[in-house]
Amino acid sequence: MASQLSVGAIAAIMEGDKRDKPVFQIVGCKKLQASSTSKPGDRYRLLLTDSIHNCSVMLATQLNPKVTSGYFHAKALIQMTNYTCTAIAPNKKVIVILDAEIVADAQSVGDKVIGNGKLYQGSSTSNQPIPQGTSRPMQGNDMNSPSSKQGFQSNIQSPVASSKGSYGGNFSRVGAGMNNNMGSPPKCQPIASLTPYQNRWTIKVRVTNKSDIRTWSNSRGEGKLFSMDLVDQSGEIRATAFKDQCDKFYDMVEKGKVYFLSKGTLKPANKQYTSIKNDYELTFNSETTMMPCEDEDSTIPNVQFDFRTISDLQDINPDSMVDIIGVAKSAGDVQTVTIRSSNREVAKRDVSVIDDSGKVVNLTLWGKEAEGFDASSNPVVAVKGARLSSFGGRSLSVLQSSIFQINPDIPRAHSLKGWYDSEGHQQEAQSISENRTMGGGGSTNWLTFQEVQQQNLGSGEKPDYFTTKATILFAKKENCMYMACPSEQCNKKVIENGDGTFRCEKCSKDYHEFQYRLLLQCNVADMTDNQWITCFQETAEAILGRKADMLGALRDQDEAEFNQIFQDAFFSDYIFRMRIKMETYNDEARMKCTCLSVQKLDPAEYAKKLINDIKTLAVS
DNA sequence: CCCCCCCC
Repeated sequence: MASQLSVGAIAAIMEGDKRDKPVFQIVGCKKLQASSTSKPGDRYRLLLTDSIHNCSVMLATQLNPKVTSGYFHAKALIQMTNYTCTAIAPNKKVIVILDAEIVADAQSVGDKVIGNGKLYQGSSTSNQPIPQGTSRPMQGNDMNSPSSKQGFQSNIQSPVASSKGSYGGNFSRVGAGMNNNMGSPPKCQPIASLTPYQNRWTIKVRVTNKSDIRTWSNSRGEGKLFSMDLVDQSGEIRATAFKDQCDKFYDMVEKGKVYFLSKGTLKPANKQYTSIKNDYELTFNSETTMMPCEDEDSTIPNVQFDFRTISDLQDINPDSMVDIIGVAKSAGDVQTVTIRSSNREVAKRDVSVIDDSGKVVNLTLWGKEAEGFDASSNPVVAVKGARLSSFGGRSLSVLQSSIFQINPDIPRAHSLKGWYDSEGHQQEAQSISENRTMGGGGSTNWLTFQEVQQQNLGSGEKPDYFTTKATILFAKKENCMYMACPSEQCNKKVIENGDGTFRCEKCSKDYHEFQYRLLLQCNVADMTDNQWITCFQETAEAILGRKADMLGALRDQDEAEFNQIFQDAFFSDYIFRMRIKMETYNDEARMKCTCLSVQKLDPAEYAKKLINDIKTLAVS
């Protein structure tokens, strides 16, 4: 078996000799950089031996599953079917494995490391000192570091790398290509090899996503930016161009095109905002150059997905970014929602997506993507960088930064479509996004008022939502309605001009009529506590059992009857959907609890829910 | 240097 080894190939490759599909033995594996808690950023290095030399090589991220699955295992023989060897600094080269397979497992080589290879530290003929600013050589003992999460054990003593060794021998100058005027094609290195510790580099990348220009203004200043996702065979990276660079590069950057990109600032990526698999992000600076690649290089891949199954989503932390693919089983109508913070209106559509894990998840589309989406042909939808939320259990939202594709031409899409057409469509599938039955609206998060307090709901940046069963104790008659603008959707309070007309400041208009709107303060109680809540028009009408205009007329004409309506409303049970948020009025902070929907208690339905709760308790 | 991504 050992005869399969490509003896001497490590030195040969590092010295510029292209070897076809060389076979090495895996000595160990190391997971790089425990910088992030999020799963996607992992990157691995393998320590390989050809029995003469050992060498640490990087793995392209698409091969991560071959590490985590245990397919790449210590002592096994690995054949590199596709790889690059690139100079990343004058005296340093790195091999990146783009594809490889195991040709003999550990057992078949006696579970022993073959030979007694020494760490490859560069050409023996070269004896140059380590240049300044070069990152340190990869050392064999990295492979055996206790931080390795893979549990690979090497039974050879790793050579103790001496910093006096010499590195590399046969290198080309990298990064100069963009700036010389000789017209020679730039020498490129893989995205995967970029680090903050070198600044002269060129990468050849495809732009797979490009944002609009966005402006910002905050306490740290203001400006504008656009960002883009870049990929090559070795991996991917997110890049952002601010201000001057934003203006300089925005127009030339085209989604789908290939570019030579040289120089820029690398900084640690904030995984919270991206599913791009790189520990770093690239910021353009004044030295950055970008040149379209004339020939459309088909060896540079397009969007790289790392799909999770819908079933997987149940075990992934909410608020993380995920790639997902599935069949659009059905879609709701387009809705228009008003963004509370900005009062903007935006279109929204919920899509039920299923995959062959047998689970369904709700995926929310926004804006144009919502308006234009048609689920009638059950298209495959793929999203890179969707946000997972805990709403209704688990649900997904497509962000501006996401890549949303309908019927992408990738193998997984075709197999899913085939699965759906042949069997998936008739499958009784279970949704991981809660069904909206009990309670009338997203009835997740059933809480008592005491629990709401104990959990400090409402004290965060964003409002919290909960559902509760409670009883109306009291509703204030005083100020329970106001004269509102008669125009559709305005609802703003009008001022009587005194001449029989009514002024709406929001519309800047005078009207001959107004409409009554309800704004009802209710005190409601469950078995743990009571709470003042605000009910607007529809919910107040439901509680009082009368329409607002009718109540307005009654108040003016028949006060006794008006009072009776309130009396009748007390001590009724409802299921309330609430929004709670700390708000400040005249420097006074108080918890504001708004009723979003209300449904008269159906005792039989509620009893079913309670029985279900008891069953759940009994199991856990 | 952004990082908002909405609704419930």
